[in-house]
Amino acid sequence: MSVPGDLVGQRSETVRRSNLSAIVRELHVRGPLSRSDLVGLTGLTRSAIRGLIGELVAGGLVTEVPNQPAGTPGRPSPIVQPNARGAVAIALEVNVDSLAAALVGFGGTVHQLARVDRPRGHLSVEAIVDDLVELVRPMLRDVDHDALVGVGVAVAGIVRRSDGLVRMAPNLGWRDVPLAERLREALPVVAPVWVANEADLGGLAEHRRGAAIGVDQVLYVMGEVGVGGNMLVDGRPLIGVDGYAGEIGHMPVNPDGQACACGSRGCWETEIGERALLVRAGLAPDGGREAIGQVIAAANAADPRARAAVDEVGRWLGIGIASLVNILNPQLVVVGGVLERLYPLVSRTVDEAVSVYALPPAREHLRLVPGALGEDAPTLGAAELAFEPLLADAALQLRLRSPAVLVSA
Amino acid sequence: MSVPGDLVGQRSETVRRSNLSAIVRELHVRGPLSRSDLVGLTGLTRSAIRGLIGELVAGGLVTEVPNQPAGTPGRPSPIVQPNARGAVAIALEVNVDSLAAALVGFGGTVHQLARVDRPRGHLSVEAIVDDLVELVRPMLRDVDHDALVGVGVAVAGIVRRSDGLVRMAPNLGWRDVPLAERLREALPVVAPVWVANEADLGGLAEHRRGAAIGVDQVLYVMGEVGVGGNMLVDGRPLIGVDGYAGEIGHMPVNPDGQACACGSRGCWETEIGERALLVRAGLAPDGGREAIGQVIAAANAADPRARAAVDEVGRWLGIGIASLVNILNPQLVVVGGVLERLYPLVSRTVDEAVSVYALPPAREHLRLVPGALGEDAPTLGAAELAFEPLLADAALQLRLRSPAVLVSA
DNA sequence: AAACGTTTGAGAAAGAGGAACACAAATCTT
DNA sequence: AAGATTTGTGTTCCTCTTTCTCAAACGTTT
Repeated sequence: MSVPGDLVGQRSETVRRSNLSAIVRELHVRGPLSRSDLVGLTGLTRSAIRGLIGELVAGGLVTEVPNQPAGTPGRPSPIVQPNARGAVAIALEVNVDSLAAALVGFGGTVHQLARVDRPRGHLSVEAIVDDLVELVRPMLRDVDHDALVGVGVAVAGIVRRSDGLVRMAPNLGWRDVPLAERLREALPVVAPVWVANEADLGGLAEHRRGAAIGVDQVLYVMGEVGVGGNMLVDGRPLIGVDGYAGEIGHMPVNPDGQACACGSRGCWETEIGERALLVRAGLAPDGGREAIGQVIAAANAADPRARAAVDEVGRWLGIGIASLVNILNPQLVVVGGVLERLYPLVSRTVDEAVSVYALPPAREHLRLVPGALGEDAPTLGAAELAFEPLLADAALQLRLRSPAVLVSA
Repeated sequence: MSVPGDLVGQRSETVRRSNLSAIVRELHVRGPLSRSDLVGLTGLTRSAIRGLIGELVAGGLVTEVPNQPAGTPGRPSPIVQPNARGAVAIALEVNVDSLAAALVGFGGTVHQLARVDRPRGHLSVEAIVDDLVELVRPMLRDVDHDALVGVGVAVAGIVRRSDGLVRMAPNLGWRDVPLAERLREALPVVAPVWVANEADLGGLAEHRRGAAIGVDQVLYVMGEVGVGGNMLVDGRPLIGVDGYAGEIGHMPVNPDGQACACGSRGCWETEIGERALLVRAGLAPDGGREAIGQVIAAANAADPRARAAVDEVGRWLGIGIASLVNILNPQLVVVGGVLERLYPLVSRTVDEAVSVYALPPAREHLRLVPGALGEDAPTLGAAELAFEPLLADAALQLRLRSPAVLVSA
């Protein structure tokens, strides 16, 4: 039901906003489209599309360029291009092993992207915020500050969406860190800061730009040191009341299993997390990226211990996915993070476990694929998060540039 | 992203439809409201509301009655009442132990409801369809057929939403039964037939009329012979690609556990289903309602074996709920079905297990409550399912009654 | 009891937005 | 070169909501 204050009535103004936003969303997600494509996608008339595009051109969000003759009869329809400088988002990522920053333009253009390793362990929030600011600073030189729509941040932890408070991040050693606030203070820009879990954003990125384009019921499973995930329901992320949804790494799959960093035991993470793989392979649990590479290489070389470790992870991966498939009935499962690299080795084992533990109807048309974006998925998702308000109401961004309205407001 | 053919553009016509539907939905869900309440809820003006209400009155969906003076200054705003005969839905339920039928009016009025026991075991579809038709037939005498919006059916099985095909119903002995089609042929009415899983509909009913009114992120867990559930995301049911979502009874919580009717092993259902409780209490697994009553009575009388059985079910109930809470981050968990009766006995045990296995942030503001609708929840939800097209587009129903449009069409 | 402020309904006019239509432009086909 | 096809342009029309004014119905105050 409707939240108080969430008015449901529609009027002319909301119609225009909604249509404007629909066009902006299509252009951001699908890339350049002809006006005539937009007529087809929206169901609006040529006249209406013309007016709306005109507004977007005036606002600097899109550019119209003549189209090449298509070889078919009829007058060519001009191409409407998202202007990658017309709106830009800053994307940040706080991972266990690295920090990343990116500048992403409207339409998905990655203007800049930088990643630096960071020592695994418990750094102070201040240190990390400083490092992020230094990563971003050089990128800001060629940004029109009026075009900055916001800052998105991906964190390896449990984040309260409403205010960007990091509630728990065992692998960073954080508890109740007001990351959004700290970044808002420290960044040399004036823009809203949105923080979310890295797996939630990885899933969003794979949906928009990666392995799940065009699929609207997607389960994203991301395994790194921690295991997280995200479900896209009708194309919208399932975030729960506070934004804590998708903590699939902590579903108890083995109630008498090993202790987990979260304080519980038998969590899925203790079976398929990076540490579990390394321990099973006989290595130190904190070997990180390099050690994982060794295990994968050894398994490829048919080393029995590595092979067994990988298979066991694959089996538990399948069991957990089966559980989620029964609960959520997705059309597609995307496996990301470190598991993305591991996946080709274990796809058969995973399939077997899924076919044992998932209900036949739910796995009938199910597809499982590795992610397509690699380690940058959460960062790209952070940019998408920052773009979301623009896509939901493009008029807000246009107003910023319209002096007439600024004066009257 | 948008499905092909799912046009996103808004125009005057869609605005009116949307506003009309918003009013219809508020009235159906909240009950009688004054015009002035509707102004507040929708954000539309008095004039707009007047016009829309006028259309609904002309269509027979609502009635306006004078309001009593409220004790506050100002002219009293007339009350707009949903007309319980202006639109009616037929609700059916196929349960393991019983069949039910109901006639429900717009606004939620239950005009009639009948339930008959049925022998547990594998009856033919034909027999069940015949029984349902005989249950419904006397109810149809006082129904205006133009007011019939549809037929909703709750089934203890996995149902493909698009065409109402019952894919699997182990406890009924059904596989790939085209129930919607059969009912459409057999029922003496012309109306769309919608079939869904009983737990999905139980959750919908608890949200509209029961223990979850006003809460938009709800996990509903229903335990009978089978265990099912449903998540409401932003007030909308999570059904998955095909409608198979919510099969939480078949999440593997104990991968080396007992064999399940679904063909897998260690499913949650094997730990908290009706049979599990009875076997643990030392009774025959198929004792049904009566045997469950015995166990509950014995546990209340401090019988050690019954007490232990109940506690063990409670513990596993908590473990499974914790898993789902970590995955879905609901605001409220509603426990229904047989577990609704059991819940008062085990609430403490459940809470303990949840606090061990659920992440602290996710259980921080979590509430767990038993359902409020008893065994009729799925039937009432079936009615809500049948009303859904009306709530999504009220104009469709109004057209049916408008001769002018019928002629021109 | 009458006057006044408040809230709401009624009706007409205005405003906003997209649809419909006619025409022109650009392309391919014959 | 003429015709068919597709699309942009510009004007008019239609639908729907808002705005504005006035009246009705209520409580409160004097």
